[in-house]
Amino acid sequence: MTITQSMTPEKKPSRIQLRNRLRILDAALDVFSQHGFRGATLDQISRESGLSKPNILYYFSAKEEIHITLLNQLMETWLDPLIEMDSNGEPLEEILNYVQRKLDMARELPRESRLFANEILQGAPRMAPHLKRDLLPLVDEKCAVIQNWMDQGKLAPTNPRHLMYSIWSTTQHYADFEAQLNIISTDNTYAEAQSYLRHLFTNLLNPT
Amino acid sequence: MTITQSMTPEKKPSRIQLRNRLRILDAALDVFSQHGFRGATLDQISRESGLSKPNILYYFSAKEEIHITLLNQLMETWLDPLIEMDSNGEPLEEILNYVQRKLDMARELPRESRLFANEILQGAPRMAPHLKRDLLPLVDEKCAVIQNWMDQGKLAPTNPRHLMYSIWSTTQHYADFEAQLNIISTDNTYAEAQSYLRHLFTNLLNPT
DNA sequence: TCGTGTATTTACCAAATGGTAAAAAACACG
DNA sequence: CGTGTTTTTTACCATTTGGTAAATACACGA
Repeated sequence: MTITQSMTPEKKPSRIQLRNRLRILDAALDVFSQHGFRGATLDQISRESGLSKPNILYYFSAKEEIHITLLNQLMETWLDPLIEMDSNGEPLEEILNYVQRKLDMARELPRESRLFANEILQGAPRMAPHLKRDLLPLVDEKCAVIQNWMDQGKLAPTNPRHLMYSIWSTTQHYADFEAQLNIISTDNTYAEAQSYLRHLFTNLLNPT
Repeated sequence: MTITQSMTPEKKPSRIQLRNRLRILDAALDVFSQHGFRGATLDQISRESGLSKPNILYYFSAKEEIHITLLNQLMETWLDPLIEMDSNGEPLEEILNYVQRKLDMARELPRESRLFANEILQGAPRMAPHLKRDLLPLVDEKCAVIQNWMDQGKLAPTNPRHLMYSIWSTTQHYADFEAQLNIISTDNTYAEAQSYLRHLFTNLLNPT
């Protein structure tokens, strides 16, 4: 695609540009994931990134552009674990691995999980088109795969869509409601979560 | 406690006061549940309630007081379904009824569910003390009950705390992530959810 | 070392925000 | 009806907010 390059002759970003954009996005992820789009302020992002407000607007044309950039990045990360689910794999194992990957993401990327939760809570004003275009067909596809496995007796029959909802909710809960868990939890939460969820979904899906 | 009354000689609120406070709280629930505390504005609440901004501040001394009032009201509603769980009841049925009540709440009070989710997402700055004082001991108590049931062989053994987390997350998900479900869901979501969750937790907890 | 494009700061701005004071209007009630 | 109280409006205010323009400092290749 040399055409694209010649049509938009933007030079490759300098080292400084790359570093500062990363700083800004990192600080913005903190702020947006905690307060949502409207509750977040450029001043907060400015403080946390160490860059002055006009300097931030030198790298991103508006507050919303930072948010959109974060959401775009998020979409890829978000769909990845589901994409990896292999229709040729061993059914139960594939599902349990998916649960594991989602739980790992909750632990390793809690800010991203909360950014997503905030966006959906607000009615997905910026995310809805993405979800319709990317998530919906993916879910349709993978639910069909799961349905197939069930029809073949390789998994106990249940509603594939709601199975997916329950995987999403139980795993993301550990990131999104962390503040609550910190109050009422006593154990090594993620280690226990791992074996509990394994147990939960094995019981549901094991045939025989 | 006539002392209290004589010490704070506030008269009983008039009809107008009652009606307007309700209007404000209803509008505020809309706005806070969608945008969180910081993302919500008095002007929005003003528009939605039909009362002018200074008029709102005649009934509530500050934006934060409206929010706090909502959260206080919420706490009672929120704990109720768990309180109702009866240690003398039939174990599996008690749990399934709890799931049912939580799911009913998600369907009937989605704004309240999202208000709660927003507060926790933001780190529970206003709710944390309430949770520690009211939720924590209640959870401890009910988890002990469940543990007892398991020890007696009336329920299959599993981690009671994480069982509770999974009940919370799966049920609240239908309210909090409604925007997402509207995009990818096809069925009569709540009817399917009901039977799916029943199935999920029965499989997990049924002894034998 | 110099010049040129890149990066950052300084100094702003208009609009929105939470909130106040006081006057005006509506109301309750003897 | 009149009078004291409650409710609502009008007119503000200081601060914060997202954003801009222009001047300045910096990096870096020739």
